[in-house]
Amino acid sequence: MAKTTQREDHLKALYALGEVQQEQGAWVSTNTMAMHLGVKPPSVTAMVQVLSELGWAEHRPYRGARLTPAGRKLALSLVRKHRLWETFLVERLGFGWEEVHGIAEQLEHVDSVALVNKLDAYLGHPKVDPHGDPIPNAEGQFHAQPELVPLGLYDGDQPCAVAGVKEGTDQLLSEMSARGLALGTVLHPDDWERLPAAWHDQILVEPHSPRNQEKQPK
Amino acid sequence: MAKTTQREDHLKALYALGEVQQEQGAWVSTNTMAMHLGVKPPSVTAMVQVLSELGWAEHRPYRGARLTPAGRKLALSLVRKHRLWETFLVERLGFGWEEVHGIAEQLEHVDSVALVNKLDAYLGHPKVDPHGDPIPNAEGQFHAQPELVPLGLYDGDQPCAVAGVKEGTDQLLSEMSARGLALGTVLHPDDWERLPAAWHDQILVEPHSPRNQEKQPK
DNA sequence: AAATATTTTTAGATACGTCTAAAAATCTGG
DNA sequence: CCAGATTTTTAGACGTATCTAAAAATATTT
Repeated sequence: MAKTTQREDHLKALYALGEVQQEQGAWVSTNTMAMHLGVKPPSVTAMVQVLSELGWAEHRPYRGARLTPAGRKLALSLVRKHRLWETFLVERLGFGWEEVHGIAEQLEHVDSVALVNKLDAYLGHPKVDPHGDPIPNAEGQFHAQPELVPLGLYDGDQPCAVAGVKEGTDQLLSEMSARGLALGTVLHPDDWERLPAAWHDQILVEPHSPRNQEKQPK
Repeated sequence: MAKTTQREDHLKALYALGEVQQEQGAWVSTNTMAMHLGVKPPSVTAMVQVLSELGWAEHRPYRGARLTPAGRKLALSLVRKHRLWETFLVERLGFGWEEVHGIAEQLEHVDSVALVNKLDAYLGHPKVDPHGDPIPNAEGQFHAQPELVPLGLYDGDQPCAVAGVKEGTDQLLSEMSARGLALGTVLHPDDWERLPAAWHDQILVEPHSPRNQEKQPK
């Protein structure tokens, strides 16, 4: 019994829903996972039981599932691969940042330690992907990162820079692109009032530091 | 019913065994395919029947199978992807040419027309991969190519350049690497007498033209 | 050309991953 | 705290891809 694409996808869902959003290693309901993965709940139950046999997750019937340390490590390696490939697709191949998710979804399942490490080096050991999400290193650790805050909660009177988006739907990303918004775009205090209100809690910004390249919204 | 990794692998085997070696579109025995793919004959029979339903192959029971035009087109797109990825792995990521086959085997199943075309452009529309095998273009056509001949059959008294190997086993490729032999290495008339006799019909050479970079064997 | 040997297919089993329908456990509201 | 609503699991089925064992077709040999 070993890695398969589906097992990896379930593992990633478990990570995304359990580790990132709330406190470390919360129990995640199989229903939530099913929704997230676009499958029916019984499929998730079955898969979670497999993950449990593999030592990658714990399953408490009717409670939910959560990653073991081994599972967490594997999930982080998938996140790492996903984000490195996204970086490659955008920075090297010239894809738009809204186009790359589905492709990276496939590439992340390619199994080769040498490949991911060489890719990392080739890209210059990037710390964040084109959506602004941090890229864990080979040991699964995230680089310390400036705090990102939704645009709506940013209260400074200084310019801020687009540093990511909360839920990267292709829809939103395309619309942002069309407005000239990309990672690193600098927003001045009166800029963000002209943006759709719905974006205010989707766009993540950080205080503008001089090293960010200045890209102006149209 | 659609593309799966296994269907694609069987399609590639059918192409490799039927189109390249001998005349176009010969019937290929299911046993031969089984050997080539490392599976048992009944599995191939079953898969060939699926490929037939998909319109990618014809199956004549107890005779063998061969590609349809649609199947051939798909097989060529796989060859194209495989060889482009190998080129990327060697030229950009710095892999040795003996290390890349297994990785490209995985990458070639990633499904995105935009990806393969951008990769092709990024690599400068290469005509051959790092093993010297020609890369078909997006329409499945091979670039006209100088004739490659096994070293043992090369009778010129002029230097020749390594342009490929016949059957790229990792074993052979590593040994060649260790001797300093790579694609483009120029061999002078007395060089090749010092090479193992077993290599004489494995290494493919072309007359040395000035544009080949000079790499000397140790 | 008949008997034997080889190749190939069919038949039936197994593993993986999904589904629907039904049962079981948990949660919620009076 | 019990009854109905909700969530989650179990049961049983299906599709894909593989296997082994046996049957069928083709090849070879005498």
